Amino acid sequence: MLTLSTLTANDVDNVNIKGVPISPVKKTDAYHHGNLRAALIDSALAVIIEKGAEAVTIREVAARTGVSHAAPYRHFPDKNALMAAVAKEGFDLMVARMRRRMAAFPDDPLQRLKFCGIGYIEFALDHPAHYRVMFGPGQDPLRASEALKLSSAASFQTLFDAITACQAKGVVHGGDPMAMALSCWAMVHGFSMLVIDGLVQTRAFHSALPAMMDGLVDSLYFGFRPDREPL
Amino acid sequence: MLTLSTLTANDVDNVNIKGVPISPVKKTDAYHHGNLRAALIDSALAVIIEKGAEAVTIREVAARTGVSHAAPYRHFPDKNALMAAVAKEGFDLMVARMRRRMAAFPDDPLQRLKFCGIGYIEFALDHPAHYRVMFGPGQDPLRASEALKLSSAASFQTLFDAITACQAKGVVHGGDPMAMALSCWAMVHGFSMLVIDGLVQTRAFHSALPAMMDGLVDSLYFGFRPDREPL
DNA sequence: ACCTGAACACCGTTCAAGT
DNA sequence: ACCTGAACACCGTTCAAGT
Repeated sequence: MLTLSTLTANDVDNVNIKGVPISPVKKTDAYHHGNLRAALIDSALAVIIEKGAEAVTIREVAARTGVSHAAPYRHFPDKNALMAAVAKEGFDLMVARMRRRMAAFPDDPLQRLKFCGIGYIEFALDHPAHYRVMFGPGQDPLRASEALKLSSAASFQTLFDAITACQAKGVVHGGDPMAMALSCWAMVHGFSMLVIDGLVQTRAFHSALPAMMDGLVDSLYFGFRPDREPL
Repeated sequence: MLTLSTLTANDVDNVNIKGVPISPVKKTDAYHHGNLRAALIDSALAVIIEKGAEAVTIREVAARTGVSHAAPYRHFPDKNALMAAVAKEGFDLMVARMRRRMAAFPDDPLQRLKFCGIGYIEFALDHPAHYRVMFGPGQDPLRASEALKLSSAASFQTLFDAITACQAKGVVHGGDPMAMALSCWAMVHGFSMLVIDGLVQTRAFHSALPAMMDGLVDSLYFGFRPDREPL
């Protein structure tokens, strides 16, 4: 599985100004050459998928990566910093997913808003390990790293811009866009958490999911008032 | 602080068929007479409030309650069972809060639905310790105790009944009530989690909360479509 | 019946020591 | 520079032993 963590920071450290690698990585001894950080993030994700986010231990992550349990402390000040790195990667992947879904409707702001939400939920359900770390306990947004703050702010900005674009075209009402963004976020976040935590179950669950997501997003557009009409 | 846990199971064990206490509890030695279970739940809540749900340890809960770290295992098979007892108490308190808010509008089903949601959010924000345990990691709804399943089902039923009552009076549209209940639940759950986790912040936060809750619930009634009109 | 104290197999984190 | 191994202060859980 290729994730963002395979492509970030440490690879850049091995490239000089002219783009020529300084010390080519031997695959048999790769962790001594700078990609241990990325490997630790991938191992953490593997543990989360197998046993849940709260079961992650530095010692097991280190063992899976083939280093001693003290080695991760060369790359992360503590366990929380490792989890924050997972969360940052998650926000970047989520924004990419939302933008990809929105790109299918370059000229229809209402569809772009809808698929901003669809993309959000799809990411959460496709990457529950990332999502749990992004919004689970142990993430204190007040003292998060700047990198994490930037990535999470970008995801909110994507939603906010989709709403104001709709207002500019008059396809949604002219209320406070911040309040509307909060309603959208609460809806997709709540739904994602309920599904991930197993509180929403139906028979033929996976085949029913697209219709559930559609109904959810539409209910926010049409509302519950009785004069509802189809598009 | 008086909580439900002070009133349940073990007190009943000390009362015989005719309602006469068999062994009056000495206050100086109370834990040897049946209320250790309730005391442990209250201690767990205190730890959650002080240090967060993931910081709860059996050893600290036991120490706060004045017993050895092995004593809790007389009343709970493991740590998870203690947390499940906290969650069950939470669902009971939440249903009580929702019903109390709804009772102010005995003849207005739309207001009852609205204040079902308001009561839900109020409970979550007033009892974040309970709420985190109810919906946090480590609660596997598939293998929860029957008591916990009953209490959580009762809270969902309260919402579902509020919706069908509105449909019977024609004050909301006639869509699938289960899908509508899911939209409501996702909205209030997502909002509660975002506020509890500190992802929603404004200056003058507490004074702004009632308006935010109102806007959130109203947005689900009116929807985002541009022909919105005030009530 | 209910609780204690020691024990076991784990944690996160630190740090002197190796290469 | 980067990693190791031992050490420390913690966990959850078990169990023989006490009252």
